[in-house]
Amino acid sequence: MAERVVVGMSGGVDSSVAALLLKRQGYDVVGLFMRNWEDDEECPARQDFLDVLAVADVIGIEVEAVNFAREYKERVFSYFLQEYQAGRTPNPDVLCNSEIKFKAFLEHALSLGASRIATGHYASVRQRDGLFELVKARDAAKDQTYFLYRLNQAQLARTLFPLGGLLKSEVRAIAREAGLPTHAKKDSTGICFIGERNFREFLARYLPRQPGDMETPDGRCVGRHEGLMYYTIGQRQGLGIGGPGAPWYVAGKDLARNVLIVVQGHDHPLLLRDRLEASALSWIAGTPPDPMHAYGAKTRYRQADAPCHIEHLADDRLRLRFASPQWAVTAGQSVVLYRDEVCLGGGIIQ
RNA sequence: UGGGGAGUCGCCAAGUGGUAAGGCACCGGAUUUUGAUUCCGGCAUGCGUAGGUUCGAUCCCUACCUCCCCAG
Repeated sequence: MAERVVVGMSGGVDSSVAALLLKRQGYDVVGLFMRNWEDDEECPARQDFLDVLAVADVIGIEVEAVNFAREYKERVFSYFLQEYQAGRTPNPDVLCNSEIKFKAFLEHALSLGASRIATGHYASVRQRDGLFELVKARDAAKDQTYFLYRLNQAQLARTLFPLGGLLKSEVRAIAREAGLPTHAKKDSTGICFIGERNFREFLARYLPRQPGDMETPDGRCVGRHEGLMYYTIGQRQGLGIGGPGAPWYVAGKDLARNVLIVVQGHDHPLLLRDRLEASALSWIAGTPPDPMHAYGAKTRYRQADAPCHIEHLADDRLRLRFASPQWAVTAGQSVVLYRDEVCLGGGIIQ
């Protein structure tokens, strides 16, 4: 009997094609649609679910829907709010992967008799020297290993990424040729599950607004902010500071005084840092990387790997030093280490 | 009050007789499983107000209004 694989299907092209490819490879494929967010308002996920059903019909697989809203709230969203409250900029999608898609979802799949799960992520898994490695996707522009750096050996051992060797354009072509109704669907963006919506309005439902001053580093007041949590380091839009000179960027937050520190000019020195500290470390191999090696690191999604070396590594503390200064290194975001095409893991920037 | 200077898009700011540059902000779009960055596009039939000179005025003239500086 064929090996059973449960594919996480979102209703987009990528997961549609992932399911299709596995089916063609002879797996016993079951599609699983996750609902992880419940709103009092209308349900935008409805269309996505209908798309999943339509795709499953074409491919010829069964589909099931599950609701992990409680888990999402407890393990991801509470952290998300807590971080914003602390003036940091969390990346909930990183946690969503390690806690929901590759934990709650994985457990559920196993209970359905599957031995593996699969998703439409652009990433690859390979085995080397008895270890599972997370490897960048062939399509460098779509690589999503940054969001997956918190996965461990047990999770990777049970994961398939059918799209790792494909370009986005190839995925769309496959979808079109197979007649999948999602072949031309626009890529979705936004925090996974919560979706695309007015961010300030959304946050304001959970955290009180607290307006205050915007100041330059030398203490000159140049405007008002609506609440420190609505801003992130390096942010330009939404400051509303007109006048002479270059654009203004958020460079820091003074929580004690509820003041947003802003600077003028993209290359202002306060926006550049050549070292950082991270904690909440997570290593894919299960053991930390060798401090003697040189690495590449991303401090945000879709950045080029920046050459760096490990200055200090102990317990749950990592200090990195970059060969050249990095722009807008932000507390709460993840720093992810790479050795060539291999994603090693990382931690949360302090 | 007298003398001087200035009033051009929300904010800066070019233009100084030939039919309104640019930047910031803002808005829209592209990119993006973090609404950051980046990129592209839009954004003053009108230049404090009212007259006048001129084929034609933001640009010259007159008056008025407002603001700033100096004097007192």
